[in-house]
Amino acid sequence: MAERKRQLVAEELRDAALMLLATRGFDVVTVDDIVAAAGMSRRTFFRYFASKEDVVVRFLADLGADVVAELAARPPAEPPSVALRHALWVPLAACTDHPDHTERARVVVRLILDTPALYARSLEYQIQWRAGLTTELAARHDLDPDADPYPRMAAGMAMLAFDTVLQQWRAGDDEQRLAELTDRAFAVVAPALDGCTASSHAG
Amino acid sequence: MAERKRQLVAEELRDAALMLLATRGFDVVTVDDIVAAAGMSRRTFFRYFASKEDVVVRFLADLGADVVAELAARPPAEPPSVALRHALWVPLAACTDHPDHTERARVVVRLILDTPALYARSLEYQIQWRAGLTTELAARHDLDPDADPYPRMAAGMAMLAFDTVLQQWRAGDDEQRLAELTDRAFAVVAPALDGCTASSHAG
DNA sequence: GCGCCCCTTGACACTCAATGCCATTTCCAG
DNA sequence: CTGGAAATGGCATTGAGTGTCAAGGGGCGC
Repeated sequence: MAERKRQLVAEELRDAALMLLATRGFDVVTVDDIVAAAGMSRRTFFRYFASKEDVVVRFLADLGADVVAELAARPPAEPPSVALRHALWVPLAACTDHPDHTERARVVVRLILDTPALYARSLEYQIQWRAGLTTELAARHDLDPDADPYPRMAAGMAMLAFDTVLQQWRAGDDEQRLAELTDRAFAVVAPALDGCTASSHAG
Repeated sequence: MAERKRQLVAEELRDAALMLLATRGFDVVTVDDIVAAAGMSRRTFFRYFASKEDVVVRFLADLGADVVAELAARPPAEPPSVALRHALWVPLAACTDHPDHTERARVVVRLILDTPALYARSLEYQIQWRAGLTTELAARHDLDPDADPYPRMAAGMAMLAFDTVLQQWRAGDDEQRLAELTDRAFAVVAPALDGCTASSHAG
């Protein structure tokens, strides 16, 4: 199948890029270096990835969709802090499941957090996650996302917890504590997430 | 004085850029368009601003320093939610004081929030604000910012409230409600800001 | 006034990211 | 084998950002 080959080429390009970018640094590695390592044309690279940043952070879009889908699948009676914790755990679970994925994920996380341009681009994706979570939360609690600040801020607090987990995980040693880090982060925002429901600031 | 002239040139460049970018859109306006409108050389633009984004969001760095300074000046006994609310009010107060500043500020806010590249760049500055607030909060509560998630997340929640205020203000009509929007946003995160102090998650 | 010095400016050239265009190759179907 | 669609590679172009150098312009000693 042609579709399968496309994905294969994309992975080849992505692997070569990740290898170079993580070892030498994002700014000093040019697209020419990447395509030379992958044995392809410069033009081909930009047919698979919209930009040099894209090759690193592209997968974030799919992850965001999964997060929002998970939130939508949580039982409506569940407190926001619990539902959001489970939703944000989806991308984190992919790291804990396969040990070989863990180290690769940590390399990517370090690369993103240490490169301003990549971090900015990943923030753009986080904005999309937040928008999705905001819409879903507004629907869950029957609130107007434009008038009531709660849905937007609840989504923001969840993303903040996620970001904090990654920041702590990046410098951390053992990966088993990802769940513990997540619990602790969500425990901080839980009072604001659950303590205030629609009744307290709708009027 | 030469220093005064430098600032004058920078303002000239910034005004011309803001005018073009806000009316025609960020992506379609080139640096050549800006310098042509300002009657200067292309090279001169990049002597005053590091990038096309920089001309719009440069002032955010100074604002961040003011915010952190204000937090440091708040009385230590003040609850975190109150201290942070006052700290984040500093840049907002500049808008409410002078009516002519208000409309200009709103134009810039709209431009930033509607342009992904600018929004991402402004978020990078917000990260710096957050880092400053994190350090200050950790000092106030005698916590380790690396081990305890509270300082980082409290700072993040304050920035989130700030962001929410801007989002609601952008679409809003009258500017007098900025204080009210700020109060409502901080009311959402106050339970997490004040309800949990060092004792609850230090161990 | 005159040369001197320092800073600013403008012009040119260059790298690199990113896009459009077109010829060539590949690959599958008939 | 052959027609055609998709993928590819090469080429040219735009635009951001940087380095370099020559020219201009104002303060200052002479």
